[in-house]
Amino acid sequence: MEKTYNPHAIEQRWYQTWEERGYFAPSRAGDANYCIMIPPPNVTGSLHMGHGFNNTIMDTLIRYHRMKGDRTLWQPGTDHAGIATQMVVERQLEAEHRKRHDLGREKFIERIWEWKQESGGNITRQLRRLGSSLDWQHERFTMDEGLSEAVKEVFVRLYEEGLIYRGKRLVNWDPKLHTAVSDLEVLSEEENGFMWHIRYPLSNGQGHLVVATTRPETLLGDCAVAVNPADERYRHMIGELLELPLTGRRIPIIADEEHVDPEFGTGCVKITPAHDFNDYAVWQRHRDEISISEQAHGGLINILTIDAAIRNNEDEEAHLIPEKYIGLDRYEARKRVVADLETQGLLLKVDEHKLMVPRGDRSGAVIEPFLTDQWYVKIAPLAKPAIEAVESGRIRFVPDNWKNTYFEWMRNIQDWCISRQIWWGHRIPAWYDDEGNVYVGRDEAEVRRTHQLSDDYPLRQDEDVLDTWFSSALWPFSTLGWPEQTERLQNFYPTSVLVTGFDIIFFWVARMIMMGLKFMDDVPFHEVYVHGLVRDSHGDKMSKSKGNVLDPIDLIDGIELETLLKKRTSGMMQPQLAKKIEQQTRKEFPDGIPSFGTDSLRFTFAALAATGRDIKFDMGRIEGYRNFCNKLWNASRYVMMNVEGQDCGVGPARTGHSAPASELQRSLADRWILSRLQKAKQAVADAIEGYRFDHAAQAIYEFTWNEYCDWYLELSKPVLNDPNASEAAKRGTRRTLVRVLENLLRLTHPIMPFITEEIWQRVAPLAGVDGETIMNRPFPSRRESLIDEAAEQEMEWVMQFILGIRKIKGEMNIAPAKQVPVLLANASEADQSLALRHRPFLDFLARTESIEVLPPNDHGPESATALVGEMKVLIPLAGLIDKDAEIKRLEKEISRLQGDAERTEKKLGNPSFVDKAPPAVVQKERDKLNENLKALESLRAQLDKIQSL
RNA sequence: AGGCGCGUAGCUCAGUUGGUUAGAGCGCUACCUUGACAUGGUAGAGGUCGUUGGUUCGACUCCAAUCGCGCCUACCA
Repeated sequence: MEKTYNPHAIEQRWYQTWEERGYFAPSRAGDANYCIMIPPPNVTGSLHMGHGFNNTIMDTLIRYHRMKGDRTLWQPGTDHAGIATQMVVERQLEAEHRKRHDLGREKFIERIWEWKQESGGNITRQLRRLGSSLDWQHERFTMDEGLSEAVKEVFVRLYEEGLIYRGKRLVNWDPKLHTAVSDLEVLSEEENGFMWHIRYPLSNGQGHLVVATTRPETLLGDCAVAVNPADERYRHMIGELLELPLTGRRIPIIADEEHVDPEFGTGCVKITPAHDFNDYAVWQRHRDEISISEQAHGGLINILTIDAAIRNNEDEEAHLIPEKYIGLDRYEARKRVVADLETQGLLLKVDEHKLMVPRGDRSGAVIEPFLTDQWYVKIAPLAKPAIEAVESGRIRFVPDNWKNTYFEWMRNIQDWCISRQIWWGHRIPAWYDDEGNVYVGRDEAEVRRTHQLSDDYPLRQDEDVLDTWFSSALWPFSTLGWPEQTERLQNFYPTSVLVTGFDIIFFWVARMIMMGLKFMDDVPFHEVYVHGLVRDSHGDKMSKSKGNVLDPIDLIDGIELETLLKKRTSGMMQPQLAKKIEQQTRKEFPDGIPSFGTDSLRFTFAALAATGRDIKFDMGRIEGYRNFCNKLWNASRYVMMNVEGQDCGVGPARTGHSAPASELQRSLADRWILSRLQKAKQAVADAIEGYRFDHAAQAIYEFTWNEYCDWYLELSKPVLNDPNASEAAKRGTRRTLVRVLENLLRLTHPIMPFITEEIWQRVAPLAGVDGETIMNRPFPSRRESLIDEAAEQEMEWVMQFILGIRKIKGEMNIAPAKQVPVLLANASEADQSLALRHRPFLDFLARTESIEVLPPNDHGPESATALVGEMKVLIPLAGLIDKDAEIKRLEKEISRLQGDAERTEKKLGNPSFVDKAPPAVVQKERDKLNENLKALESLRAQLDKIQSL
């Protein structure tokens, strides 16, 4: 084996082997089914830290269950990501100074497919680099044939049940992308703006009302002004008419209790029903009052084009919008409207005002409420069973509190607008004839058949496509073959767990639950593990514009500073930030990023995966875990060196041979490490089952480093190197060395697949273990027969002995290698026999020159002291040790013990503690005090002795 | 406005039904090229657990209030 762990040499090779040999496919046998659906990444996307984290967790679960013998499927696939992907290709066209309309629908879609072919493999290649053991044979894509069938099937069935309908409603309109978007795709942020106070004169010339608005240009579409019926100031005006400024129109004053807050602004609200959701609701409530005034369209006046410019109303009978504003962009129109109001003396004042501005999550454009025809899913009937599924515990959130977020949303859910005015996606399976009739069916032929329309009867398909999340919502069953009743569907639906970030609980999780219950009559998964966001080391969200994005592949492979700089500063939306990003990057990564390998990265993700918490990605951590890999690597190297070609009391694989007990002798250390291993196995399994990957990682780390390496490997040396040690003892130690390592590798494999496979291939034969790959070997389980409390206790004695001497050496500046003579005072029979039995361990790890037992009541010469239980371990001062230093050391130790003893005494002196605390707790305190007092007595005597010199 | 979460060593984080001297890694200090590993070893310094009250024999842990930070949902025109 190489001296230093080198991830690159092993990772690619093993992944290829695993995949080629078909290890990722579900096995035929298995008592239980275990299945996870990958949250499908954007087919043209690239891997980010969130994917890295998410997939590490899933792969750990999958590998763990596969090793446990479950029939395990991790379903791979990608999402067509309608708007996101279309935008990328539109940007490419833009570079050629073309628009999608220049190409036409068909050509444009072809172009997107081309782009998908070109970049589509990227994300899946990167998932492979992470070691993800996905069943690639069955990879799916949301727009592949089967999934498209599923989408149509669902649409048609929902339509037939009346759960999908078409209607003219106010939607969130993205004027840049020219499409409706759902509520979830709108992000509101507080921005600085103004509040304009505008005077609306009464038609009877008897005064005016003042309305306050943040959007004066929408005045052009006002149909009323609303006041609160309880507001004394305006009550007498209700029903009167107002002169709507700039338009020559008259609008009524209406009363609306629900919407108008008399305390806010002037207490008068202009109502613009076609451009504001609340106003639309007001309009619906007061339609009659509003249309009494003979307003065109009943007052529902759309003033904007799809680009959010002021619309031409030439097609209308009345010229509702004055000529001068027509064609102006909404913000230009705002300026003009404000200026004109000012000229006419109708603008009273302008206040600065903070307001929430809604923007499209993809385009960043300010969203307009806009009146259009759209398709909707009637959601309430679907939401009800989905709420119940979580209430009843059929679906469990981890951590539990996310269910509150889920309920909150599900109980206030609005109908889902599923049509999008874009081209990339599943075309809505609806056809129209020239009379405006709508026919819904799986395809045109079916529509003609069921509605008995002749082949030449003109029909055209709806131009719109479905929201991307519509197909994602079907993912847990569409990928398994639905609507066909396939074997995979039977085996793996419902799936076991969904692993995802909280950001898509509404977008995706809730919708999968609704669709799963509706079409499969069962939940899509039993558990939802919700993890946090991966942030940078300062806790900031990673984003291109901040220039703080880390690419998981760069952490795996490493990257030169210059390349990293180029990557972070090229193709930016705001090039002026490049300089700052360059500075930050140079400061944080002066030498670029070293290569850490996949296993280190995965272990880091696991170690940081505390539940319900975002993770700040700290380079120190990944470095530490890279070192851990190196530690494991070198420990294995040591084992190989000592075991290869030697007799380990292990027969060749499958022969079942192992040396008879008489030829095999286990040392204390052997029995101890085997016992500790059993506990580690339990801890790791419990942690993974409970989604505590941080605990799993920690248990592995501590066992490997602090027990196996720090103690056990060291303790194996005196046995293996002692020419006087029996062959049986050596055999026992070799066997333990290699067997524990082999177990440890399997224990670690779910988190770190590559390094464990690489080492296992060499170690397994020596451990007498058969198998082609570690992937399919059983996950280690606790063996009660190997738990040895006596050995653990005895080992504790040995460790205390060694630590005591090391401590004296460390604090006294005695070279660790310096061999010192040791005297034992107050040593019991047991102490003496332990010291004798484990002399080789003590000599080797504490570098003791000699160990001599003093007769009772002999306190020995002036010495430095360590306590092991009641026994005093003495290192004589003579020449070695500074008297004053030892006095100081003792005083420190005494004062610590004394403080402790006082605290305990006080506790025990408190009658209510003794009365009320459980007896076991009281006894524990008593024992502690006893021990303390004995130790104190012993140390004080020692101190007196040295002081009196 | 409502909901959720966080505040523990210089930094990143554990601390599972209240009972430890509050832990780990990184960083820091001193010493050590010992034959698995300097991506290492040994020893050590460092915390009034945001603040204030309360419950309790006992609070990092439970309750209340408060300060600071973050997120989500809905918004006042």
